[in-house]
Amino acid sequence: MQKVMRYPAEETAAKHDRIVEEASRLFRERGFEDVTVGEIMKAAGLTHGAFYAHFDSKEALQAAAVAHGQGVSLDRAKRASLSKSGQRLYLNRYLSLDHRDNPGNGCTMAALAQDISRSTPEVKKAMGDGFESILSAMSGSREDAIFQSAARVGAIVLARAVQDEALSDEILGSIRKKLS
Amino acid sequence: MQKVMRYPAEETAAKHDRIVEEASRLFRERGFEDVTVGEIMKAAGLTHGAFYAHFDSKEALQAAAVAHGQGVSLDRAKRASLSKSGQRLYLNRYLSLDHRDNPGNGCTMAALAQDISRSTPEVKKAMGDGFESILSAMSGSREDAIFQSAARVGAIVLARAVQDEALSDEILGSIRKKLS
DNA sequence: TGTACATCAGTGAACGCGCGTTCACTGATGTAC
DNA sequence: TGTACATCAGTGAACGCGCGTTCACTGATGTAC
Repeated sequence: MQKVMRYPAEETAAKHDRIVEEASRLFRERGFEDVTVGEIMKAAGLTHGAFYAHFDSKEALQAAAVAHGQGVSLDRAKRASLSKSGQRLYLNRYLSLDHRDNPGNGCTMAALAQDISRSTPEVKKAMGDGFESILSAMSGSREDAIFQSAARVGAIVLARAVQDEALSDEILGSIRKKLS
Repeated sequence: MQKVMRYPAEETAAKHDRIVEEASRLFRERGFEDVTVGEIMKAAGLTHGAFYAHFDSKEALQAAAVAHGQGVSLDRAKRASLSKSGQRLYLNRYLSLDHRDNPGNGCTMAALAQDISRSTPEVKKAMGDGFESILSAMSGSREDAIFQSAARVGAIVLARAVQDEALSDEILGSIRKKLS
């Protein structure tokens, strides 16, 4: 049942990737529900009708977008784990105002964990598998890695949810100090 | 401009409270977007049309629901802070499977922080004000209280978002151990 | 090599549905005199 | 005290809109022979 590619296979694959990348970014910025299929396709340079040539449903795209986002995070975690200074830099970036204010380019777990927990088993699996890989890439004991992750994610999640900017900054600063 | 209450004031206030309580519970269970105004009113024993005699909009209810949820959390935090054993019990309850599996009766921040961060300034203010009160009620330094909060919230958020139950349990166990 | 046909990503109009919100109406209660 | 009127929480039908998804069609490409 080899699928015949009338359009060049590499271009189709590139479009597929672009859809996933744009979806991943937009979902992280505004959540699964506030981003429409049409908006994602437009960002990928296509019309909304073509979406279903690439994915079965919006939920299937959520799973692919989460897997992609976790892959990006894994790459960053791997690079960070190479040296002590890398770890320090990674932590400071994670807990930075820039990360807080730009979820579209940031950690998928910190941006979408609650959306994911209300989504399909497939989406939660993509999240969990990604988290497992990230834990493996982190230095120190597994328990330490889990604790570090929870504290970091919690910090960004809380810092983004409060209205008062001074409090938001204080949250990030406190966790930075405690985890350093 | 005294508002004349044709219906007994206490009953109207009681209905208002019931709407807020049901909204708070349903929102925590399934998020702001997946819960409808009609569903909330039905849970409160009314029809959906009457909603606008109580609130200007669904967003206004979100703010009231978050404020209510944070109030409940504050009461719990206050009671917990009275003794060392109270603190231990509170922490174990917070990081329990029961809390993970029943967000409707649990921490508003752990259930809705990401929804809140995408909502109106009023909703984020209700969240931030509640968090400030909770921090004041917690024992130890403010920095410690913030760190504890972030680690706890992050733990529940991650534990709810992964598909694998063993991993989910492990997350809760690790944070419990580290924070004890 | 040339020609008829098959395939399928992509287009854009349309469908169906559910939601937040509005609105005409009801009926219980309070006010005016 | 009695009666006409005003108020407003509540009801349930309806509105308007946006969304995910479907579908007939297009046109570029590959296949058969």
